[in-house]
Amino acid sequence: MIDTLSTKQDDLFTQRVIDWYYQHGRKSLPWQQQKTPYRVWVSETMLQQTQVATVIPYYQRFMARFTDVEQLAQAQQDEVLHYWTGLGYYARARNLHKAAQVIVTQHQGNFPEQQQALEALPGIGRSTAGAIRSLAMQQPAAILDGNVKRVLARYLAVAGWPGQSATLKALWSASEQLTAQASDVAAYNQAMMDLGSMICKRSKPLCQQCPIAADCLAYQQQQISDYPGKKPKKQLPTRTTQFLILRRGKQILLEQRPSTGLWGGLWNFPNTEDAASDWLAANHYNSEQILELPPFRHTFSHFHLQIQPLLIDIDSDTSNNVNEHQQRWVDIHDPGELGLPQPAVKLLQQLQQLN
DNA sequence: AAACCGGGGCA
DNA sequence: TGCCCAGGTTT
Repeated sequence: MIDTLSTKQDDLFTQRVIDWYYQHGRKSLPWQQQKTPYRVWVSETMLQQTQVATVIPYYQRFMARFTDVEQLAQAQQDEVLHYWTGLGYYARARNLHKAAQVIVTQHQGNFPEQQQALEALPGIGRSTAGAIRSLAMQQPAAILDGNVKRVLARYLAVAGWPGQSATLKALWSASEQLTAQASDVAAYNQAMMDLGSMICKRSKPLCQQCPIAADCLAYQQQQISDYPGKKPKKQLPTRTTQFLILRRGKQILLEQRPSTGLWGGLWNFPNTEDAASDWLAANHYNSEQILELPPFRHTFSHFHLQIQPLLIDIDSDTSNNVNEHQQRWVDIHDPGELGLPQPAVKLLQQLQQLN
């Protein structure tokens, strides 16, 4: 009896959400055209960390260059990172590239269709696998991205921060149960994401326009801002470093970072926390002067990085020990198809102004 | 300045 | 399984 009742309510919920989607949702985004697993996968991966408006130009450039999974698999990692520069979370670009190679070599270039097989690919977890299955394979799979978490946490007044396992479990359970009642899962999942980003926004939600406000527990309790629960905050430490801008005429020196960790695989200015003169001596460079450019701060999720850029002109006939695999002299105006961290992009732009 | 985010990796 | 990690945008 209880089950029947709740199923009926769920059915009403999903239908209202779907009806709202057909009237107000977004249907003309680039990745909503020709919904292949590859196109959905790339878009979902980009959307994991970035808003729709920012993703669109990146997505279009990426898809124009890497039309299908074979082309992505064949590309150099540097070029993939280059197309990702500015989007952040570069491990995702590396995973995307790796997964493309696995799909080509182990799945004959076809996406696996099972949840488990999809989740076995690097960078694809439960929600992304659900998105690929539901949006591109017409399978009844649940998703739980940030938008869906927010809608469900409010609608059902699910207390707690979604980073906590109990909260996450409750939200997944709700998502699974509701998705099972949807008449059209692709429309329903897309609708939930749109509802979260267009109506049930993090701040100033538009409850007057919400198709499910009447049954929304947080709304009924006038406690919308309590859901979802907030992450416990802690204050960030500050670290300092110096970026050494070695300039040789119209060229500057970049070095590739280790493939894992912070800015993994990206090309950055050499940096050191110690005296610049020590670094120069150790690397057999000599310079007449070191010019301090204005320092600035770059913030990560877990610390602030205080950056002191030092402009160091190097004699063009100075011998050097550049290792082509880890260090490269590049043109200030055309660094080539490399992935660069945001602060390096910013400094490079400043240098272009100077020249 | 603070909140946010889907998945990987490791103890 | 429970934490920590990652980077740029929005508020």
